[in-house]
Amino acid sequence: MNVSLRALRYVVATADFGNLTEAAKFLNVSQPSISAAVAQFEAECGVQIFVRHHAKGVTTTIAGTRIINEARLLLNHARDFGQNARAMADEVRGEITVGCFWTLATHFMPSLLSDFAESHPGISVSLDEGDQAQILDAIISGRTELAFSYEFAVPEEVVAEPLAELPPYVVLHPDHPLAQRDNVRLADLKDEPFILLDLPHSRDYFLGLFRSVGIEPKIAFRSKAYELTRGLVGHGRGYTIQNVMPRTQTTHDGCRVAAVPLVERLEPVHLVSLRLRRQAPRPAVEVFARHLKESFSASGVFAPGTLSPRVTIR
Amino acid sequence: MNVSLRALRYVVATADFGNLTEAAKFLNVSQPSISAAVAQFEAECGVQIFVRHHAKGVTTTIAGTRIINEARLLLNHARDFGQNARAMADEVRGEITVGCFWTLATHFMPSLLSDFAESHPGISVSLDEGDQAQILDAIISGRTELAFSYEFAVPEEVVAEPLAELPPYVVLHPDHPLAQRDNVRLADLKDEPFILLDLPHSRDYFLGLFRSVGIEPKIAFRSKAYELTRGLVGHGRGYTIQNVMPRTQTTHDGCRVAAVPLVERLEPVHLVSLRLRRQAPRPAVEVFARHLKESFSASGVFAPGTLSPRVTIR
DNA sequence: TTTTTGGGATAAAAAAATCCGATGCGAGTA
DNA sequence: TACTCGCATCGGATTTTTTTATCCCAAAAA
Repeated sequence: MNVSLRALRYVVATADFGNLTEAAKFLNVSQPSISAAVAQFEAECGVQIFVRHHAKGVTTTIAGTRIINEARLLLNHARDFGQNARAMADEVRGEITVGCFWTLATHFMPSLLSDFAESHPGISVSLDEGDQAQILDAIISGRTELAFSYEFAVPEEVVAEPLAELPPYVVLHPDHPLAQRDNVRLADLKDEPFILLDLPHSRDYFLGLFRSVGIEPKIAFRSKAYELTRGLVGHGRGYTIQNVMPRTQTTHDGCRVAAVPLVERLEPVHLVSLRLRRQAPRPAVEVFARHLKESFSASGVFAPGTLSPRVTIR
Repeated sequence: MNVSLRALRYVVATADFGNLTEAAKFLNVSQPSISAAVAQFEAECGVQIFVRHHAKGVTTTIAGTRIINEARLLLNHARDFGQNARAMADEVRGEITVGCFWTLATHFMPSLLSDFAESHPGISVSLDEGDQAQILDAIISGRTELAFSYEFAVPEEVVAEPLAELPPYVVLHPDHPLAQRDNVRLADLKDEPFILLDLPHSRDYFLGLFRSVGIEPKIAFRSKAYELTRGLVGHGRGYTIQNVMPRTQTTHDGCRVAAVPLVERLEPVHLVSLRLRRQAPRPAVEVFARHLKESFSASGVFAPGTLSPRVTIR
């Protein structure tokens, strides 16, 4: 049987008014429409719903009463469904701006944003890259509602939700003897020239690693540009340490580098999502936050383990 | 928003197959039908349900997945509703309400209902006792689908199917001289005090009996309560006339009465089943109607002859 | 590259479902 | 007897849905 909600609406209205003509008036259709729909419905389900009284409207039969009560439930269900679906539109539609740490952006955002755009076509995301200070400032001022960054210098009014932990790797010229090994220890690098990514927090982090094993690195270069440090390594000017590893060994200027794990269990960096503590996120923001979290969960594109260097040239 | 179950079915099938073309094949419609329905549904609820992949079918968006799950529930609800409505048509299980005249109920219904409950455990019967006007009103309005009553004042739109004919009996105090006789004639009662059951139609019937033999009864009491008239007889306040005879000589307050046949062949009352002319009865109702008819047939519990008084005290 | 192919979108015509106004009809009502 | 109320029915208009044929684009294949 092919239930039609239209017919059901007509039948229920008729029962409510006890009279096709009034039901028709109420529903803004003609009386014959109701008559036909009711008759067809009765024929389809094989049960007489109404007793017709000449010049005195209709009354429902016993079976009719039961059917009508159930029909009411179904119509309510349908109404709720419609409202729900509609409400969902508001939730999954909107524009959001998310802050993102420079180096993380290039590595994670392409697939992150691409997947999100596909599963949430109603939400447009614009990215606001910057350093930690800019990111936090944007969060606090409300310019961005969510950010993806490191757990550095997070003030009290911002909450950091952990997403992933990235241990440090040594990045070497592929021809360097140590690049052939399965792993190295920091002590092995003691006399090698170190190329430092000299950004506010990264500086402290990297030097802290050496300090934790009692070694003083020989800093040969300092640079504020992530990709530049790799370029210097590619040209054999020394080694560097990185936590976020590009999925390629080729540097921007065409040289190659190799990444080797460290033997020591050194402090990893923490990737987090940031948002203002005292602010209920808009639904669209909430949705993106969930997407972020899922991407770094066991079933996501950036599941733990997939973040290590894929290939180490030997 | 005007949800259409048709569109919902298309959308859900599409999600199931991940591919409009197969969904169309499955639903025996053309692929453009699905395409159009899906597009319209998305437009109506303002949410994109599917992501179209070129040459690789479609996948559901996050919002789409949620909507589709709810749509499944709604479709199931609709299916159940349809099956239910349909089942009601050819159902020998169900609930029926039968109307019944007050005095007939106490006399016939106990065994009638008891037998029926035994032979048709799937059908639950609820009784709606009342006077003739109430019974007919319930039938006409559809509140009851069948009634058991007298053939009084039956309007054109109601059909009365004869079940039994009950001749009148004289009910006397057991010590009354006439109570010893095998039968009496109305003329014998001319000067006795008559106790009249004063209900709308019974009044006319009883007085009509006297009129038909040219006698004017001496009305000593009038009462609307059947059992009260017997009580008065039991207390020696006069005689009354009854067609439906309890299977006991003891009245509610402990006195005894005797019933004696009448010599004259007077108009009997007609027990009938009543139902609306222009209504196809549900199977369950049909079954009860048949049970009623059989109970009053030659092989039934209330076969003709068994309705006479069993014992007359002499 | 170029070609093929799979599968959704679109357009126009056809079919079906609905709708409406007019009208019929039966039973109450004046 | 005439009139009104209210459901049923009919023919034609209108709107929805379906279909057929075709287009179009990206992925796969050559």
